[in-house]
Amino acid sequence: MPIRLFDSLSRQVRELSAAQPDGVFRFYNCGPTVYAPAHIGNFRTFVINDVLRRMLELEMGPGKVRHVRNITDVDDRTIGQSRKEQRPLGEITRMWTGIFHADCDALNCLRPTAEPTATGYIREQVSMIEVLMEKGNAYRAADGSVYFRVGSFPGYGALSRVKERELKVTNSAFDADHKDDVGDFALWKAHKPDEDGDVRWPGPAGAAEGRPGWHIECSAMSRKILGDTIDLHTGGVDLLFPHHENEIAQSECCNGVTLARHWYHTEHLLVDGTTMSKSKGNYYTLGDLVAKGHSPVTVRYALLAGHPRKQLNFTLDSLHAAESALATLRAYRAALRRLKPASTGVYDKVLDALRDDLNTPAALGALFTVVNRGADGGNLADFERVIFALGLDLDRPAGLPATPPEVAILAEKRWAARGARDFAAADALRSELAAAGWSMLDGKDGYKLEPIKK
RNA sequence: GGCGCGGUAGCCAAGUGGUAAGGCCGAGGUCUGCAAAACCUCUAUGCGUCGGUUCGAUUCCGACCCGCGCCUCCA
Repeated sequence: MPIRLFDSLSRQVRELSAAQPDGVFRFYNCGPTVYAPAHIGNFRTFVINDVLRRMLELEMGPGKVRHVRNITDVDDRTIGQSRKEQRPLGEITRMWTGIFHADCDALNCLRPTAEPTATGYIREQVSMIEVLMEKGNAYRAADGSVYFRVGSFPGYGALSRVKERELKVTNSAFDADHKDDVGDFALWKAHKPDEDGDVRWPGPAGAAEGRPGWHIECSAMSRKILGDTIDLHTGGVDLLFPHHENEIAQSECCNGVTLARHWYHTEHLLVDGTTMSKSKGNYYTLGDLVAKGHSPVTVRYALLAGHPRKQLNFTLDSLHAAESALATLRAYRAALRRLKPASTGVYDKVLDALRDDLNTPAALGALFTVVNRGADGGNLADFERVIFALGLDLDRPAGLPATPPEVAILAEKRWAARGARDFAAADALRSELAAAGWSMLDGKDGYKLEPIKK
C-alpha cells in the first residue's frame, strides 16, 4: 500500500512517488529561522514531517529518501536579534541552531539528510537572481534591491489562490520599498547600514551589496541539492502564502520546469484555543514544558494526537493524557517482551492509517485497539516497527530533574520506616514528600521518586 | 472585505449513506501495609441549529449560528 498524502496544489489526496529513475525520493521541508527557541507549534510541523520521513523510509528504504531541511540564518529577525545583543550574526545563529538540534533530538526527530543554511548558499541565490533578471522576471529597484515581478509569471497564485482574494493591503510595505507593484517581492535586499550592520554580500550583477530576500534561499538550495523538480515540498500552512507561492514563481521562471510534484502543509497548533503568542501567555517552547516536568516524548505524543491538517488545540491537560497513554504502551511492550511473538500483521491498521494522508490520531486509535486486546496476541518486532514509524522512543528516560537532597533524605527515612513496618511514620513521611512536591513509588526491591506534575 | 478550516461524550479526538475508533478523566473490581503501577469491566439512542434529498444522514445539499486561521518575510 503506497503512501497517500494531501497535495495542497491540486487539493486532493495523491500517492507519493519518486520521479527520478534512481528511485530516490526528494523531499524538502522548510526549516526554522534561528534567532530564538522554536516553539511547540514549530515542532508540530517538524514532528509530523519526521513521521512522514520515517514512513517514507519504511516504504522505500532508508537510502532512498533524501530529506532536506534548511536553516534560515539571515533575515530581518536574525539580524535584529544580533544587533539587539550586539553579537555577530553567526554567533547568534550558531547558538540557536544548536538549541534547535538539541530540541529535535529530544523529540526523537531523525536528522535530515542535508541541512543547508541560507548563508552557505549565497552564490547559488545570487546566480539564480541573475538568471531571473536576464529573463525579465526580476528588476533592479532604485536602491539597488532586486524584486521579482509577479506579473511576469502567469501561474502566480495557483497554490494560495491569491488571485481570487482581495489583498487587504495597507500599502505601508509598498511605500517603504521601491517596487513597481505591491505584489512584487524582494529577491535581493540592498544593504541598509542602520538596519543591517555588517551583514552584506556582493549582489547580483547590476544590484547593490546586500543580502538575499527570504524566499530565494529555498529555491536555490532545493535546486542545488535535490534538482530542478523535487517530489515533495512541505511546511506549515502559514508558508503557503507568500513563501511557497513565491518559491514556485522564482524556481519555475528560472528553471522552466515544475518545482515540486507534491505540496503538503501542516495546520497550526493552537494553545488554549488560540494562536500562541507571548503576550497571551500561551507561548511554549520545549524547554518550558520540560521545566514543568513533562518529557519530550510526551510532547511528541501530544503533537501526534490531532490530524496534521486540522488545527490542534494544545493544552497542558493533553500532556497528562499523553503521559498516561505512553505508560500503557510501555507496559504493553514490557509484557510483549515476556511472551512469544504471536501472529504478525496485527498492527497493520496503524501503518495503514499513517499511509492514508498521515492520519496520526487514527493510527494511535488503531494501536490502542490492538493493545487493548492484550499482549498475548501481539508481536514485539511488529510493535517496534510501528513505534518507530511514530517516533515514540519508549526507552527514553523521562528526563526527570535531579532529586533535591532533602527529598532524598525523606525518602530514605520513609523506606527505612516502611521496612521496619512502622507504617504510621511511613505515611507521615509520604505526606511530607508530597508537600515537597514529590511522590514516592514503592517497588519490590526499591522505590522511585517522581516530581508531582504541575 | 477576500481565502480557508472546524463545531462528535466532562476534556482531547478518528470516522462512515445503514446506525458512533481510540486516549484522558470518572466509576466498580483484582492485586497491594498505605499510595502508585499493572490488569479487568463500565461510561454518547448521540455527532452546532433548522430545513432538504434518501428506504435510511452524524456522514450528501442549502440556510443559519458559533469558533479558529491566513491575507507579504510567522511552522
